[in-house]
Amino acid sequence: MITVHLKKLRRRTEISSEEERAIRATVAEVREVRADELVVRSGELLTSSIILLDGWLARSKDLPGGERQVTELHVAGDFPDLHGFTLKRLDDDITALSDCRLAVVPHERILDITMQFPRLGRVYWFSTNVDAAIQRELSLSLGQRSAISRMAHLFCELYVRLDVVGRTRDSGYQFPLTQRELSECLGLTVVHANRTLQELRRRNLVELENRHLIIRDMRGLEGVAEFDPSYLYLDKHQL
Amino acid sequence: MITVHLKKLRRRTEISSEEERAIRATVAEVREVRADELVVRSGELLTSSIILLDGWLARSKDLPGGERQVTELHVAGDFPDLHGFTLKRLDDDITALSDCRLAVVPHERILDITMQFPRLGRVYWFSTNVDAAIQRELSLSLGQRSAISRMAHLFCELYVRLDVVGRTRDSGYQFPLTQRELSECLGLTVVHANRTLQELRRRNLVELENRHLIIRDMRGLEGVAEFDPSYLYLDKHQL
DNA sequence: ACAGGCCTGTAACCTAGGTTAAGCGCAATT
DNA sequence: AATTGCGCTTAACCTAGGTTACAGGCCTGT
Repeated sequence: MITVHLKKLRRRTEISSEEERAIRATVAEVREVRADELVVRSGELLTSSIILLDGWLARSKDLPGGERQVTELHVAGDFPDLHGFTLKRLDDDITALSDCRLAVVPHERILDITMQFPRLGRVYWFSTNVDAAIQRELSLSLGQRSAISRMAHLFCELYVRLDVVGRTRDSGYQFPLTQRELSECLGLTVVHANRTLQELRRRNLVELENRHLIIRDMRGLEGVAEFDPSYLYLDKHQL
Repeated sequence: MITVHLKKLRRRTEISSEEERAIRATVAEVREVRADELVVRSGELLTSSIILLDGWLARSKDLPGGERQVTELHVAGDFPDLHGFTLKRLDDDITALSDCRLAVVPHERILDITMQFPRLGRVYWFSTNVDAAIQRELSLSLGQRSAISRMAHLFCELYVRLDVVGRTRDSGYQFPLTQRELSECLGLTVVHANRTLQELRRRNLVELENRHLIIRDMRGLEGVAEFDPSYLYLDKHQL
């Protein structure tokens, strides 16, 4: 049930069966939230974090004027507010983009597990560092890539990340975001996000219909994106 | 000599004198590098990380076409490639923006210290998480703020971060970046960075001359930036 | 003393992406 | 069956920021 999370961890490092048991035991309960629900409000004190089992979450920051920037998308297997374990409160909001199932992990259990298995402490530290790397790549996108390259890059990244946890099918995946939400990931207006998506369709690179994305031409899309997945740290790590 | 680093840590959490001794003992040597030197190349395997004692470093990512985005600026006290301890290689380059003094900390000593003092492991985990928060705020800037607001925000952030380590003077600080480097932080062209800087000067918010920045009107600058320092996690943390 | 490079500053012009507005389809509600 | 609302799409128009080019000042090396 938390298997998808272990799958993600094991892509990057060994997890012994003893460690696996300990990780499974950190889950206190499983919660469900509905699309558009605010799951964690920035600033509030946290005493637990969540592992995303199913569905999509977005982390985002807002400006006083209401402009929103999504700082990271999260898919099954992710630990979206693990940084809350050390930070105690988040600087970004977490919102459900679809109906979701969440495993709730109290912070004291994270503390316990990292004391008992210091290596798991490093594994989770590593995990927040990979999230930071994803966010750096986003800064590169927002600062330097064109709209079309940014969107292509996002689609490529999500393909790889979903593939790690076995949630792709036929060069495609469920993509529950509205175009408004997509535009908030890319630092674009909805109108221009739409134009950009049309252009990717016109070039026969992707299809997006009924919340399902199909990548028609992976090579072509990666080319437009100048996509290089090394920032995702997919190789095996000694931790 | 590594005191500036302890000063930064102590702003956010208690460090006992025993912990302090252990931290000091992690430094293997002190290196100097010259302005413009590439200090860490992305992708290369790391066996040590560095604490910045003096000077400024930039982390940046380049696109194949040569466009560069600075992902974070680092000042005295920072541990710019601490994420390399778990990631083993960086996804961003580290370049010296000025002459710098660096304390070299071998990874095995970080491993030792975190095994002996698990709390210090969490302190350093926290530290990389604050860096990630700084990078999220950058994404918000790049995605949603105007050029002038972005630049004002950067100047505010650096003021606060330098103030933590006692490197401000009279509402100002040494600012060694050229306008090109500044533009690479902000996702702007040099020409527009110059225009934007002129506008901040014209509004009597800042002066920048001879690599020295003076904030003429802190309130005004924070207003333009919509600056809220909570993402810097400056309060005391139990870790 | 001079040449060559960088850095700062400006000006003229251009374009990627923003703004505003409107229409269409479809699902949920009444 | 009509209504409301949301998401998608397109069009016309606008502007923040990009591009190109050039000039002056200051270092550094010869």
